[in-house]
Amino acid sequence: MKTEKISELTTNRLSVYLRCLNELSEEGAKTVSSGKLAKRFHLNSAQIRKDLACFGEFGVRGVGYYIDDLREQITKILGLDKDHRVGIIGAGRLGMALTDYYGLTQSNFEVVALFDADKKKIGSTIGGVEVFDFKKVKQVIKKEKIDVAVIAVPAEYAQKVLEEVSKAGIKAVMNFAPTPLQASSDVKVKSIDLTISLESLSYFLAQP
Amino acid sequence: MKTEKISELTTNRLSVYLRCLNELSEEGAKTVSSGKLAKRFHLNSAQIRKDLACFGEFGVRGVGYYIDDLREQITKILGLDKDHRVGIIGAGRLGMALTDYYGLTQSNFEVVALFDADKKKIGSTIGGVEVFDFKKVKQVIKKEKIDVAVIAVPAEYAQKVLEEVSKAGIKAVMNFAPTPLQASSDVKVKSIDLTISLESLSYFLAQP
DNA sequence: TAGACTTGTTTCAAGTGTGAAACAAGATGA
DNA sequence: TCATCTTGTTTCACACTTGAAACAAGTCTA
Repeated sequence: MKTEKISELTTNRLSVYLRCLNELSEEGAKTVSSGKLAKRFHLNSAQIRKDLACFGEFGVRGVGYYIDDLREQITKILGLDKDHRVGIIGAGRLGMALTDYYGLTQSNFEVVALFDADKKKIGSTIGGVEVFDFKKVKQVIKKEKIDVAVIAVPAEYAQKVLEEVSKAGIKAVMNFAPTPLQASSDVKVKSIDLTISLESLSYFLAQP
Repeated sequence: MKTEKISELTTNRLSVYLRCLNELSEEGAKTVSSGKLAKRFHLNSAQIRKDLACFGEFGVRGVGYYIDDLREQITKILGLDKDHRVGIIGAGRLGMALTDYYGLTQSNFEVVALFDADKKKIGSTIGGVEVFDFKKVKQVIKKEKIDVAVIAVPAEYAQKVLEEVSKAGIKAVMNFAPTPLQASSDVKVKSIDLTISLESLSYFLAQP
């Protein structure tokens, strides 16, 4: 097993491998080699072996990988065996949509609170999730044991929101506001910028 | 002006620059240098100049860039001066959320149709947008002049959907299904994988 | 036992992106 | 005029990722 630092690209691929293994498992397969996995899902066999070798020796020489065992290992590596409680900041259109979406997606993430500064929204419930006053974000995070924050506020408030939830002890943040955020090194911020993606399509369509 | 091929990373940065310029313009500034832009928004001045130089000579030596002029140029480069008509395939939770979200986001993208295979959904309207039978996707795309497709169906149907809309002449696709897609080279597919992003956060939280 | 597989590991070449440095040419202001 | 600024452009070093190749060690099958 290698002990170098693990690239985020590697863990992203682990997610992909896990999906592939789930598909194979549903088909009843018991083992799979890196070569077959690569061929079937358009991956690279050497990369698969390298990625997995970062975390341990999961395969058997001459055989390949036992699918159910490897699924379990990757699930554990990615922390998908532990539950997380999510708070979404911003009960606007996007925040509500995400609440709805995450709410029914079966995963280890559960949305347990919404936050907004708009008094008209505070106190209401959306998809069974209560909207709290953002001023109380710190105490609600503590009380509800929230460990993941989703930022769904306009760009100009996003940095401030990040700082507030960081103060409340949040270490993992998903940011949908179209702006880069500055976080301290112990807080992981994952940004999804729908605007940039759309504008990228727009650029492509504008090419002659 | 350079004539090399333009990296997608470059056009993504153009989107960022445009936002920065909008912010400066609102503050009443007339010109800005690459150095000041970089300092203010945590960018790299050399990169800014290189990126812009890919598309023309927009700056004035000794002065910098005229903000409104540059905004207009970037808007044109990214094709944000042309309108696009969007069809969303999959009227499930995510598709509905996206319809709602895009619907009120002021941009040059307008959602004009939803598609689904579920007879119970076909014919209804969501946020003022009608749900059509996916079997009629080709003719509706033609009739409504749709040029952008958004895939919001379960992973196992995504590839099939991509092939159908490609046959109908769509050249730009935004994919939210958690699976990689194989497209012909003249079709641009931009994938946003929320699952991988979440699992990446999960991995981070699982680290000791 | 012999041959066919496959993993885990190392090494290497190629491609890509980044950031710094340098500099001529043009613009501005004192 | 002269000093100062900034762009557009080139060059370079560095880092990262990918994909290929090679090989010893271990496993399976005939």
